[in-house]
Amino acid sequence: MTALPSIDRSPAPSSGASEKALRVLDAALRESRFTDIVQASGLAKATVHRLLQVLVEQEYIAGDAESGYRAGPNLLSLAGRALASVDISQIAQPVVDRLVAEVDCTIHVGVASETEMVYVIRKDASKPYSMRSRVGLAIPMHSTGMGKVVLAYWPPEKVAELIDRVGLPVRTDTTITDPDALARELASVRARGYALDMGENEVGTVCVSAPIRDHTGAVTHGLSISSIALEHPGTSIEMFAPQALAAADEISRLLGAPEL
Amino acid sequence: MTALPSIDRSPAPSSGASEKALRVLDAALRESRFTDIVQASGLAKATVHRLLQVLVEQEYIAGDAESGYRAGPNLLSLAGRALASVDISQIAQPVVDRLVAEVDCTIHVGVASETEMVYVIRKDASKPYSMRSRVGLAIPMHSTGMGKVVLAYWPPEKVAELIDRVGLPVRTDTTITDPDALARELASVRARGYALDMGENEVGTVCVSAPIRDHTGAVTHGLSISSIALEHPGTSIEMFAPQALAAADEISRLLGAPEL
DNA sequence: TTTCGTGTTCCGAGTGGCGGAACACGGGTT
DNA sequence: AACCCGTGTTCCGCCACTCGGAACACGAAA
Repeated sequence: MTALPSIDRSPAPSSGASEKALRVLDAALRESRFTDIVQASGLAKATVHRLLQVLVEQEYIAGDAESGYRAGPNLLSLAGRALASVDISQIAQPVVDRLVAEVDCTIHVGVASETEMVYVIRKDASKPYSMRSRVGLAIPMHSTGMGKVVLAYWPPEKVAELIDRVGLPVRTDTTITDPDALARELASVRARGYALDMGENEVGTVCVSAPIRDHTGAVTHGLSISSIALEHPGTSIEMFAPQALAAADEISRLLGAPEL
Repeated sequence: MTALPSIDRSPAPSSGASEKALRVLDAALRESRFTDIVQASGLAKATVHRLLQVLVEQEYIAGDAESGYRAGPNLLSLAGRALASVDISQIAQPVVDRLVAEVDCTIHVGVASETEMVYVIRKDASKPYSMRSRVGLAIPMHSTGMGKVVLAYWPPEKVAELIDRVGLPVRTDTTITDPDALARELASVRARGYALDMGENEVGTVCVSAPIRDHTGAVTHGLSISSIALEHPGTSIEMFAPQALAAADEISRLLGAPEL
């Protein structure tokens, strides 16, 4: 009859003032009304009240009960420094190291610039094929898995503008050179969640690529697992898609990407 | 003979675990080595050690003693939300966009904290000069146009208190360092309605700055139009004062400032 | 008037924070 | 080898601080 006597819905016991303070800080940025902050933090009302006073006093939180709470100057300053100090290659390196041990293929991580992708990490498998890539190398967006995965999350007009500026240069005989074909390809990338490159940039080289999101949720980076074509007949590079997605999501999380 | 019995070199007494945790969090983003964090925070070594463990455990700080500490996923996520939730930036952004198209200079919008200004918006002109500023950067009040425009609307005793606390540090050889001179300058800012900075904060950089009022009518933000000195001989940055005032008033209005 | 939902304050109990001090460890110097 | 010095880590007893239930204050709605 009676249901569970008391449901402890709070995520963690969280004894310790510092933890609670962080919890309140976090909650105060999600909600602005006092009662909602209490709710979101899962702490006692009086506790939240006291900690909130400290945070306001320290100017990490601004506002008051009647006008609502929001981020304060010191938090903004802190936030600016935190985000400015983010170094992808440092953060992603351990994830890439684990991934390369798992799939034994060459891994790349790249950042999107205006018109192309630039490699920021390259990690070879135990038996490196001679791939003509290196950190700092710029590659086209339309003819690589990593580029397509970024383009897939660009607004269509930005893609159109890119085509307008640099065109769709041919790299191999499978390179996509038609804007409409590219649009269809990008739609399927969005649908799958990852991109494939079946020798469109370099003959004999294939890859699966997954999107990396930054703290705003924007796809600014890509991760790819590369191999030479038809290494094992009957298998496809696509079988590594789950691993690529998992690694990319992990890096996104480390970068502070919202939700999953 | 007897020296001072105990020198409290720490900026504030700071009793309370939450305050200390914030102090450590802040320090950890400035320094990466454990000992430097201890130094920067002004707290006891053991205390920093324990709080740092909590922060790492909560994923607000990443890294460890040997590889150095840096911002962790949860802090980045928090930082992203904090900066994104600053309603002033959302509200002011379109106004700033229009303004930059109009005057083709770098525009800043900043918020006042107790002792300094913190940039919340930076928007470059089409030909960006390399300005050493970024969102989240804290700048002095007495040596910047944006700071002076805010100080001008502070009660004199608050200004005196500020001088008392942080002084009037020299930034360039035109920086105002005399309290009386500052008082005269602030009076003329009030009279004109805008402030000028003729290289008082950074040599070769000039700006006009106008006050932004929040919903209570208090001047809590400033907007500035910056340029490099003597870009066009015979012209002055002051000629942009009307535009700065118009844009600042527009933002004030959007924030719900009383009367115009 | 009563009720509800806010936000605020109080205060006793006891626990978790505090930080000096001692320890561990590694890389230099003699 | 013996020493030192600068790292980071752990220990532990005292007591200040946190904790949170409960009571309170206030305004708006019923």
